[in-house]
Formats: sequence, C-alpha cells, structure tokens
Amino acid sequence: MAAALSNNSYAILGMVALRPMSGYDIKAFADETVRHFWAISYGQIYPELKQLEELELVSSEEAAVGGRQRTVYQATTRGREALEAWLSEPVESPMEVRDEMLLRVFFSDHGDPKDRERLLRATVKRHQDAAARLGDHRPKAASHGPSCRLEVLDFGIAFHRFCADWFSKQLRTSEEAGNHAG
Amino acid sequence: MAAALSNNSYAILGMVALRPMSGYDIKAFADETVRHFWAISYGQIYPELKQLEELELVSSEEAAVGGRQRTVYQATTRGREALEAWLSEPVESPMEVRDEMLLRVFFSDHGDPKDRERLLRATVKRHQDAAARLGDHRPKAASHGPSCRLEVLDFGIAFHRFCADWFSKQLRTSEEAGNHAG
DNA sequence: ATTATCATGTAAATGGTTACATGATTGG
DNA sequence: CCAATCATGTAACCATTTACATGATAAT
Repeated sequence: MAAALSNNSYAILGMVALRPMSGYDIKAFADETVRHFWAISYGQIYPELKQLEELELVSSEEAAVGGRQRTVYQATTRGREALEAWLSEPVESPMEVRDEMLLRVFFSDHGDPKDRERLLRATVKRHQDAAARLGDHRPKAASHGPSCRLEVLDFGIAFHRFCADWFSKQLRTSEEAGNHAG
Repeated sequence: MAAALSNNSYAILGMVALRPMSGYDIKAFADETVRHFWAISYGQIYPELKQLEELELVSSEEAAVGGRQRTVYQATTRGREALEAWLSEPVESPMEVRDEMLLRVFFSDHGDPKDRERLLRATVKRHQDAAARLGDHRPKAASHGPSCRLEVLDFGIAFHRFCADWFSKQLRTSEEAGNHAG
C-alpha cells in the first residue's frame, strides 16, 4: 500500500487538473497563485509527480521541444475523482502562520522605541508590497471570468491590505505617543 | 564558534526576559500568546534553553517543589542586550502562511458546489472560533495595561475576524448564485 | 485509586528548502 | 558570446512535530 496522499499531492494534482503542465510549469504557476498560502518547491514537485503517476492519478507525455527535455502531466479520470473526494473531506489542519515581524513586535518594548517604529513601518511596507504583487497577477487571473482562483487571489490582496492598514494605525498611535513624550 | 541564534532562540530568550520561566512555563505561555503566528514545541524549547545558557544569555536556577523537578530560567544582562540588538536588526523572512482551507477553496470548482459551501462554512467557523479563543485571553493580557503583547493579541483577533467576515461574504454570494441556478 | 497536571527530556519521523548538477534554447 | 530562461532532478540540510519515556503532585 502506497503512502496516503498529502495535501501537497492534491495541490499538484489540482494544478495538472486545470491544464496539462510540466514540473517547471507547476512551480511557475504555483509561485504566482498559491505561493501566498501554500509554497511548493521543486524538491516536492518532481518526486510527487512520479508518485501520482504510479498511482495512475496523472499521466505523462513526452513533449520535448528540440533537444530540450519536457514532460507534461495531466490528471486522469481517477485523478479527478480523487481530487473531488479530497474536496468533500473535512479539513484537518488549521491555518498556520509564521511571522518574524509579529514575533519582534511582540517583544518590541524590550528595545528602542525608534526600532519599534522602524519595524512597524517595515511591516506596513511589506504588506503593501505583497498586496501590490498579488494585484499584478489580477488582470491575468480575471481574464477568464470569475473563478476560485480569482476569489483566492482577491482574498490575498484584501488580507495584505488589512494587515497594512492595521499596522499603519498602530504606527500612527505609536508616533503620537512618542511626540507627546518627546 | 556556536551556531548563530535563530528567531526561535530569540522567541525563547524574549519569554524569559519577561519573567523567570521554566521550559514548561514557556510552552504554556507561548501557546496562549504567540501560538497564532509562532508555534513552539518542547523539542525546540529544552535544547534551546541549554544553548542559551551556554552562551550565557540566560541563567538557570533549580526551583524544585517537593520532589517535583523544576528549572527556572531568566535572561541575563547579556541576554537582554542580545534581544535589543535583534530588535534593531532588519527582518529577514517574510510572513509565511500555510492554509489547507485556502488550498481547497482554490481548487473547489473541481468538486461539488455543496462541498464548496460546506468548506466555506467551515472556514468561517474556524476563524470565528480562533478569534473567540484569542478573545478569551484578552482580559488577562489587558490586565497589565497596554503592551506589545496586547497589541499583537488584538491583531490576531482582528485578523481572524477579518477572515471570518471575508469568507462569510463569499459564502453568501455562493448561496445566492446557487439559488438562482437551482 | 485514578485522572489531570506539572515537569523535563529526546529519538525518530516529517515536511520542506537550498544548493547543486546538468544541459538545451532564446534573446540581446 | 553571454545571460536569462527553460527544464529535470536529487542529496543534504534544516526546522519542526510527534511520540514516547519518566516521574512527581494535586484534585476528585
């Protein structure tokens, strides 16, 4: 019995269910779509594609262009069924966040108030930049009309804007307090 | 030369800079404060405390109660300096999110629309619950007046409320579309 | 008595990234 | 010609969790 499929397996299976893709394509597509809540690296993609093929959930086709190697994968009927089954199962793991900035903010009264403000400013900027980067992909994602992909992208944009606004407000409060004190 | 300190080292150092704590205390405190953006397990805490002690950034004291073992750690002056230095350094790693729900939402048009709605409902509930759980800790966190700890807690609450509201809106849109179609 | 909690610790497993190797093609 | 990009792949590494071992004390 092969190892049970992980969420990563389904992430990759889902990609090749959208349209035929090579490992390289999957990485590029993932980086501009799911990266902000589900990062994937080559070290996961290529071995996973092989496993999915063994399980006959995807099929592969050689599609070399000249001497440049290229293997394109697509989901099989069984693969689509497995994907559908996964979508009907209850979600197991909660959202996990790891944020160095929040960790520093948490301890920031142990340091210089100037550093704290610098930190908040950097946090605001990071979230603004993240929102902007996601926004760049929006026209492309929207070109096919409404979809789950667009929905999730819009969530990402709204999410980072929310964070930027929230820390922006904290920064203003912090600066005002500093002005009164200084 | 010892390995450079990781963010995890600073997380633990920061805890024992707040007040003397045992490894067990650190775990409990972390679980009700930083857990929502920086999870820590015993497998990290105990070895890290030893490393920090070797570097003389924390000191330990035996504080057994009866036959029950207990080692309490606190930050040394050098430890506090190291913490301050860390807080003045630029942040390296970006916020990382891993969310199985979003991954499923992303692919949810491959499945049954009913499953999609169930998924959205579960997502809303999870975020509501997360906000409520964090809210439970608020009175305790607020009892010492405003602080970075309270600030970060409030961010967590606001963040999960934002997510709950956002997906709640998506769910309504989804349900309306379903009613028109059916 | 028994269960929950306090308390420390580690080995093994898991999950994921990084860095590298290899080589073709395209665009400047 | 050189850099960027396309393309595949893996070994080593890193971070983190899980599961377990051990044993005391407090609460029911």
